[in-house]
Amino acid sequence: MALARRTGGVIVNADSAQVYRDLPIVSAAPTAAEQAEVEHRLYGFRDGAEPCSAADWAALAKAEIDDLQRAGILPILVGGTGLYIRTLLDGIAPVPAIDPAIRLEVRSASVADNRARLETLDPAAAARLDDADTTRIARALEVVRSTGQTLAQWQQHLAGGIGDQVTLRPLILLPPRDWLLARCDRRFAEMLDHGAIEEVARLIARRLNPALPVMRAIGVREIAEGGDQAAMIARGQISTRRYAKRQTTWFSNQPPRDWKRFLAPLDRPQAIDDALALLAD
RNA sequence: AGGGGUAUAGCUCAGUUGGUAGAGCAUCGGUCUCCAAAACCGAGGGUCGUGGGUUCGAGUCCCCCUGCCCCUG
Repeated sequence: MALARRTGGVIVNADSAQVYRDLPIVSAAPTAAEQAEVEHRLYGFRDGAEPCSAADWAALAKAEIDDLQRAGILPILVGGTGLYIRTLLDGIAPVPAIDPAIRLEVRSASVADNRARLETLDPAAAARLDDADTTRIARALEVVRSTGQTLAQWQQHLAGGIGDQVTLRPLILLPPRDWLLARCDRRFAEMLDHGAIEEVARLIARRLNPALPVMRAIGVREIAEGGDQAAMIARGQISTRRYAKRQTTWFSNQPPRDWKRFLAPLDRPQAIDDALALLAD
């Protein structure tokens, strides 16, 4: 926000949960007031019934970035979905859309069955993946079945990345764990005061497929399981903390070494200047 | 006050007829090529409430004390 204010830039969302319009509160999307102050794009634009993939998001983000740059405006990507950002910058294997019938069949089968099937269709992937890795086994299987080529074959070429066409000023925020976790705890508790329970109730009432990404956003299950508020908060806080840890791991190790890391707490007035100084180097 | 029960990892609990302790969750570390706020992998951690006793050997049997729970008054 502060950065956008200083530069006249526009914020572009890079968070996989904040794309859904069903979850403004639970996904901690920017508030109406914040969005009124600085222009935000790609927030809350997608219906929860329609899953957004990394490639979907990357294509949309690319269009927004083009648009802004043509207008001479600085796009500021903000968000914690590492895979989305990687897809945007490095591109991704151009696997065609999966046959919906095959996708549905694969997604509703058990991991064990999918794995057995993968063993014959793509033994290399079956050997590489962990037996219990539902997500990747399903992905590998739907790709071979739908396209006739294995995922590894597709992945020999990446397409669509814009990393070499833009001047990137990356800044990874890695504040101290204690500070971060205390903030996560507070944030989840506050969500309930801001209507998270009602928001989740509305989503549940839609009776969407529980496997959909919206349904798996942190806070949905934790609140839908019921009990008193203390129980919801306790569950939500644990999930949020676990997520924060995974993000720390990703952003500590996955991005290129030369991306700048900002390690201090972010709530001090000095923080924005320190961050800008880091970016200016 | 009397009777009964219980006390094992941060939490909830397993521990067969006594052979120096396990699980789930949490925590910590890691993986990550289109549902990624997902999915998965690994590691550390306990003087078994305290003090005695029996025994070659006790989380496991006996006694005292302490804490907690239930019942009776």
